[in-house]
Amino acid sequence: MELYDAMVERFGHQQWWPGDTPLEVCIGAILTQNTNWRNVEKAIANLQAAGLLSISALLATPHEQLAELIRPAGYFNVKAKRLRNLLTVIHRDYGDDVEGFLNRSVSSLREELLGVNGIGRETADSIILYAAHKPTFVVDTYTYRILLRHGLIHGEDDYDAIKELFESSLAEDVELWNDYHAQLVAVGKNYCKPKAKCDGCPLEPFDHDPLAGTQDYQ
DNA sequence: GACCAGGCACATC
DNA sequence: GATGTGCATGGT
Repeated sequence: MELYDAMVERFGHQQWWPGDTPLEVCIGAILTQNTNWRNVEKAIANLQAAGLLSISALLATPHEQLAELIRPAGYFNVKAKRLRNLLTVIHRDYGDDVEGFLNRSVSSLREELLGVNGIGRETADSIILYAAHKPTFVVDTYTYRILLRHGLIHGEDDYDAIKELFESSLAEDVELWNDYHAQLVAVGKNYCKPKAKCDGCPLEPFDHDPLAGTQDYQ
């Protein structure tokens, strides 16, 4: 996949995730579910300003107050619950020590994250790759849409199939996988909208179909 | 005003 | 197992 080289040439190395601490990455991973990152930044800034960027502080905050603070990120009631679900699991065994929670095998961490109500495959993989800095490939709607438009997958390929495609094709390299996903998001944000032409896309057209990718993967 | 944004759980057939 | 729906703000 020389896709990667074309993307790096266009966008430069991305240096993801845009979050200062592992806890912020975990919070951002939940808040950005189906949501523009700009809105997530506002919500995290609210938490920061309220002095709540620690697990025990967040857990001590009533639902209504937490929901109000993260309101800009949308879905604020469900996301307040989802944050609490994750933080409760971490706190139960590790207190405020997020890094302690993250420091284990990918399979163990992924299994526990997926057991949290409100954390699905993309959110779990984002936390593993960008907060724990461990090798797992993150797939999202941009990844799916880009690959579909370029004829590299077909409609029946689901999350795990796409994840496996990358993980089996690339050297196992946390920094590479980190930047690769970030590059795909950059392409998606700038050139791969659901119902728009892809003018200026840095990727070769392959079997380019600008109408593909309007439906989500399963 | 329509469309879109770095998903996920749950109900129903 | 496949499909549909609720959740919600804010930028373009």
